[in-house]
Amino acid sequence: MAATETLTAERILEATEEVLRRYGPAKATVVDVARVLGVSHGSVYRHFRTKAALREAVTERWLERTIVALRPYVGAGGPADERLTEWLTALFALKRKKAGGDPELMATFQVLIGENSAVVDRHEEHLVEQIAHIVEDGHREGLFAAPERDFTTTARAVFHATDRFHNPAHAADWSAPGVEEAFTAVVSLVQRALRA
Amino acid sequence: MAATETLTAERILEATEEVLRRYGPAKATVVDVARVLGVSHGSVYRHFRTKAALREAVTERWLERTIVALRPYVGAGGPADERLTEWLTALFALKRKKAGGDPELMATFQVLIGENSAVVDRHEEHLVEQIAHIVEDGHREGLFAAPERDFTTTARAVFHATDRFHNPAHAADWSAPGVEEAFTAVVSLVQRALRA
DNA sequence: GGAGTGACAGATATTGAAATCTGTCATCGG
DNA sequence: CCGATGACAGATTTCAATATCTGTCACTCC
Repeated sequence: MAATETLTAERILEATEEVLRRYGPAKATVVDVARVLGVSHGSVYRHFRTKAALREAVTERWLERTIVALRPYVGAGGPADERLTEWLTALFALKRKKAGGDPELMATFQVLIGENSAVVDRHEEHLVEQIAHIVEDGHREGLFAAPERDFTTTARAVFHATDRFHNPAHAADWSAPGVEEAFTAVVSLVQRALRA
Repeated sequence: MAATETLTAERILEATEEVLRRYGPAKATVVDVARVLGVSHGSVYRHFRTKAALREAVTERWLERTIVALRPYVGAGGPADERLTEWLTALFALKRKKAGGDPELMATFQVLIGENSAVVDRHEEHLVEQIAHIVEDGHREGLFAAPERDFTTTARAVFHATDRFHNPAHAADWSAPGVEEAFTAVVSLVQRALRA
């Protein structure tokens, strides 16, 4: 049996995700994680100093997946304005799918997010940088006007303006009728604001 | 003593606010409200069918105050683009002041908001109508371009784009360094989007 | 007659004792 | 040696008994 594999941080993170998925954020314990792995909970503490650190690492992994999923839209071909709309639409679709497909998992995720604001801040900076990259491309292509201050500030404004459509805090609104239209209207507003 | 005043819905609402302020949303009971008024809790039920209805009425009253406070910025003189910035700034300032001045009261308010989404939806429609009014003025004045669909849709997009700066769900972010700049950047984005 | 009452049943919240969990560390065994 | 263990102290959570609250209604008293 492969159960005698060495205990790695990676395997612990996978088990932790599994436990969080199964029991939710309130009931998931380090002892549960150890049980899933067939080791004592002391072993888990050899890789993660605290339960909080373990949860933080899971959160980071989780958020990283979004970054990776969106990366293609940054570097893809085609005009930057279209790429921006695609990027924003992809982000919304991703979040919406997660929220709609498994509301409990989304709730779990939201709790983790609330616990790890520093990680979330760094994650948001990554996303802002992706937007900034597209906006800068758009400026070079002559599609977007020069930013009022700098690309990152403009990108952050775009990120904030679309907050309602990617921030998990608003997940409950994403199944309301008319969200599609509301999203399109905001994206359209953003496009008009950037247009040269 | 004036304590023998007749029991009105108004007096009950005031007492309820007082109780919510003092005990918070989890511990505030109808019995507490009755005690403050010096009546039996049965009397309170004569004016409000349920505890939920009582809380809903408080929420409505609370939200109504924002509508009233912002009304001046809608009808004021001056160019519509400036009025829009002033309206958005006033809304942000109002919410921020409440959140910063008494975080516990804000938390209480947030719980009530969560319980009464229908009331909140109606409230948001009122705010959107105020924005729509200003945007329509701006179009008449030649400052804003014709809306892509209609004034209400554009207004709603403006409301959603600035969500992060008025939605109590984000209250925690309003004391972070750089919020002012972030707010200004989003308002500036919105202005650029509307400009003729 | 109609605003106000208070006893009541069922639902919800509080409390404190018992169970479980977190994080440490001396010790084990390969 | 060095990763893994499990007993342990203190912190946190669970659970069930107890208390309080919600909503109703027959009644009172002005």
